[in-house]
Amino acid sequence: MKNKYNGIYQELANRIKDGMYQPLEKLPSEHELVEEFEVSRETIRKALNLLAQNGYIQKVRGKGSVVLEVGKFNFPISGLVSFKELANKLGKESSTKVHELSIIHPDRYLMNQLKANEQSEIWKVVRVRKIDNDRIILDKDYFLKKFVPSLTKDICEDSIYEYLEKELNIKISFAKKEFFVEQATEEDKELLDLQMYDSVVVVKNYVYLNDASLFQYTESRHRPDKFRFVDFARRQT
Amino acid sequence: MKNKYNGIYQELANRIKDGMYQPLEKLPSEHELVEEFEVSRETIRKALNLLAQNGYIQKVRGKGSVVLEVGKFNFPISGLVSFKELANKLGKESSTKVHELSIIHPDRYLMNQLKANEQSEIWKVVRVRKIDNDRIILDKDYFLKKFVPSLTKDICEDSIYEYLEKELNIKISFAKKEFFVEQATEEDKELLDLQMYDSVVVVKNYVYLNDASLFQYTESRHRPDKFRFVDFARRQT
DNA sequence: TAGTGGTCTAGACCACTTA
DNA sequence: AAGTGGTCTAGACCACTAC
Repeated sequence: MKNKYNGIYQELANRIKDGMYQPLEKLPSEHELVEEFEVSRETIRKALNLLAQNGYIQKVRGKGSVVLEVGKFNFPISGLVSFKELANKLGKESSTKVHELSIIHPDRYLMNQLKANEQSEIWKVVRVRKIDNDRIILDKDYFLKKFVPSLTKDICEDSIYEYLEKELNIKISFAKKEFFVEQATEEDKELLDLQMYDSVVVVKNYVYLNDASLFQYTESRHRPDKFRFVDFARRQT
Repeated sequence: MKNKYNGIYQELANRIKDGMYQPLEKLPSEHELVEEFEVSRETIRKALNLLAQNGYIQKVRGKGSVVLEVGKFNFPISGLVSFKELANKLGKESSTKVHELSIIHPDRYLMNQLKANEQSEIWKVVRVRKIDNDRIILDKDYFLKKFVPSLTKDICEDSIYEYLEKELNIKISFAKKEFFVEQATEEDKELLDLQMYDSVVVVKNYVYLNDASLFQYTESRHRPDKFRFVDFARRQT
């Protein structure tokens, strides 16, 4: 752990997960934590703020930091979790089939979404995700080629994110997601096991790099009964 | 504005919204902001962190803080925005009809959701939200009565949140939301103008107070074509 | 009154980017 | 080398909660 406050955050989070600090009880006071970890109070406070942001504790002025129930706030699909991470977390049988992997030039819609121009080269990756033997999710990914020179079917079947982060050392920094429900298209019906459903949940995802440049646009189409999103929101002060 | 850093955050956010700082350009450096606002650097940094959290800027080490164009998108349904705030923001014709307002004792499902027992008294509020003359949203709210002694039809038709915050001075602090798609029930079909749709988007909302006690459980049922959720997620360091 | 968290300061050193 | 943001410190004062 590079940073002190990050290390302290991890340590305290583990203690909560391990039950050393029980839900509805209080954490040691900031002053006590200062003594235990031998750092300044602002450093402890950074760690506590991380815990609060991630739903581990609630700070109450004049009282202390109350531990929240953990399981409840450990969201299955919040933030920027990849399909692989998610499937692992849920312990589900899952697989990925690459349906298309090609380099295209953008049409007007894509130019707009990716802020590219007609000459831009773009990776198009279409993947079908199986969970428990049903084809549940249709993922269409578009990357700007200038960021990702090469891409193979094997990589796409594994985890593109792992490849980008570990091999290419591309740093993903933030994303904007948008959800809505849409009528299923012919393509959806063909590539997914939609059963009696005639609509899909569409998640549009815009992924940005560390320097704030738009890097990827993804459209993810889910069978409605298998879609679920959890959000933890803190009211602005 | 009570806090310095909050005031500075508001001021900088306004400058971005007003276009004084343009997207993809950089904010003044932290040092320059220290001089302008005559505060310490940590205070400036708190303001900048708020801007980053809310999608206004992206901080880049060694370079500066880049203004994002995403910031302008003031997400329609992110965080804890009430129906009234939302309708106002979108400038839509909207109204609320109270369908039921009563005090009940919880069944097993509600006892579980609200962590209440059989003796608890609970406000049940059922409201139908019209947008552009269609009944689009069915809201079922459950409050623990011990927190909200009195509640009238008028209040429910206006904004319950405004009443709670301004009149009762109840401080809402954080919430967990959960979304999924469900088959429409008979009640949905009766109370909403579902047209040809036979499913609804369900949003379950658990609202907590400052002291981390669960205060309200809400189930919000939307006609699928009128539902949309936007999320801004920052990757953990 | 004592203890808690919330804000704020004036420095310091570091890692990274740009020139 | 100069400028940027990232981390960290050792204090200070305040507002709120509990007793």
